[in-house]
Amino acid sequence: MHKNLVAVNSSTVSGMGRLARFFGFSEVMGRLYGIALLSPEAMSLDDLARELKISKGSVSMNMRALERWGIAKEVWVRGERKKYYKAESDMWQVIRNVLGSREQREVLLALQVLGDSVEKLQLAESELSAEERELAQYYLERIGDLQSFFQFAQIALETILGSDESLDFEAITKIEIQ
Amino acid sequence: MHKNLVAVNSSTVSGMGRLARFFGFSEVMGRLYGIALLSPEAMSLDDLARELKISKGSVSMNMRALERWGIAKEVWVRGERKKYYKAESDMWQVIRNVLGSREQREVLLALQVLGDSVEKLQLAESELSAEERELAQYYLERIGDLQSFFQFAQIALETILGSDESLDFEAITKIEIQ
DNA sequence: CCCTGCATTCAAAATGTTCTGAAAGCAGAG
DNA sequence: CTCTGCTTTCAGAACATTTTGAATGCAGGG
Repeated sequence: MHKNLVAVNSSTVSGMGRLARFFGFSEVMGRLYGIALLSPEAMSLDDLARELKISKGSVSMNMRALERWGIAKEVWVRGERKKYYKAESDMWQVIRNVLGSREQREVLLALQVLGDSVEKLQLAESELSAEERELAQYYLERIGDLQSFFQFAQIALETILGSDESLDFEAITKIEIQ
Repeated sequence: MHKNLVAVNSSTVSGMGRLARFFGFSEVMGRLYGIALLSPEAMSLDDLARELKISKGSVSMNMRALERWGIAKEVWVRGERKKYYKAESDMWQVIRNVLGSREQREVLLALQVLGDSVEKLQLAESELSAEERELAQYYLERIGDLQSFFQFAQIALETILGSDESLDFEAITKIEIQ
């Protein structure tokens, strides 16, 4: 194959590996996604293992993970017993899947914990010494800042996830914070 | 100290550890930040090591990392030879430091690499067989999607980082994508 | 119902990361 | 200049994660 095609393929696969790490997935997951993304045909586990030169066991586990995240999909090829996968090529869908199920849970949990902390501090107030009361006040201020931040994150996530249409990335020119 | 104060402190410190992991830092960095954040007084390396029950060597390295990221600051205490640190408590500043120096670099690099790929594919076009040309076309479509996504990320980062005033998280109620 | 060819699992090995503590470095006081 | 008390460094230990490949599971064809 032409060297430029090979070069582009390889740098895209590395790039997807990097992106995966960045989002807290394993590098292999990203590379598998990259391989599948650049393949017009669905790929079998053996194909993927051969391309990346890793064991089939690893491919199996990682592709199932990608499938659970909605980042790759199984494809039935008639007359074949092998499993075939293709990459979800709609980036918007991928982002939605990741942000929606993981990041949002994380943010909501944080808000929950912070709320509990505020409550604990308020409940305790009457039982505190003067010195402790001052510290509690300090805690409340710091925690208030954290709450504001997570609330902002929550609004940002809702904005992105809430637009139930597939966002047309190409058309976006401006984001306004109000 | 009152058990609720202790509980709140401990869950905040854990939470900061979790948040740090989430952003790709080490858990210890996050916990150190948490400890410092909840301390009205600046803390020495020994104080921090004692609180977290980790070695002073580790505290030293991690605090320096936090300092490089602008997430903790050294404080000079007159008449003391020890180093004292306080947490940067302005969340907005912390976010800016992290997003601005790391994430933005990452996004710009990705856009650069993708641009190079497009160029390589275009340059090669005349040398390709019919079959290769079809594949190159496929690559261009996939890469175009990736470019749109990273451009969106770039705009989002610019929006957040561009507002050179300290964003007032509490006042934010709405984000618009246009 | 068995056989075949695949996918899946998982224990052990390989690899990568983080932590520790002893040694070295360094700055200020005297 | 030296002594002191702190910080920093870094090699090795401890720990965590990832990968492999052999064993097992499973489904569909015959």
